[in-house]
Amino acid sequence: MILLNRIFYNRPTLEVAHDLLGKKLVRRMDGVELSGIIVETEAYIGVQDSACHAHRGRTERNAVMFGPPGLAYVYFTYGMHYLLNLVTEEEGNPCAVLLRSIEPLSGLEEMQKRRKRGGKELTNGPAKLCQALNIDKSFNGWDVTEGDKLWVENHQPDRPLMVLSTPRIGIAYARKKDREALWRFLLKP
DNA sequence: CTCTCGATGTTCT
DNA sequence: GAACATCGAGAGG
Repeated sequence: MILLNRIFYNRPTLEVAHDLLGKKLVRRMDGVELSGIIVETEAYIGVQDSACHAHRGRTERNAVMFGPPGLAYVYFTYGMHYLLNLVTEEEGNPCAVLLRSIEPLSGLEEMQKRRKRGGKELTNGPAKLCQALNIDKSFNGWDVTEGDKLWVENHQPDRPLMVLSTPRIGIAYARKKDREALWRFLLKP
């Protein structure tokens, strides 16, 4: 098991978003290990990115993005969903990668219990994977380079990794330039 | 399969 | 008071 370290996250956000594809996201809770392969990400790139929460400066909610790379930025939205990001770039530069979809690897039974549905619907969305892996606001600020309850590790790919990029999802509020930027990355099935 | 719409509560104006 | 980095149910094709 090779845990991704802070140096991995302390790089340009587009590189990190791309390189996280195919890596293994692991959530360990008492006795059970839930994991999946990251297959979809989005980059949110600092104060100049009008889609990024840090666009209007530091607030209580987005404070973690201003911290060191390798922290989890978890926030609550639409009154019911948690979304998981990993902070990138040097401390003080508020950037992060949103994890949008994983392909379940282990702990599927436990995931189904939390999700109340299975198959494709298990972890194929940013709020779905948080529900499946039992990730809530208590993980905001969590250091994923320590490898305790939540981390990302290298994984031997079982296929050649083909990466597609598209505009990001759900950011109609952003400026045209940022709306159209190809900052969403997916593994080709 | 696609599209529309309501849920629900925190954050920011 | 409005908006929200979403999801799932329900209607229609």
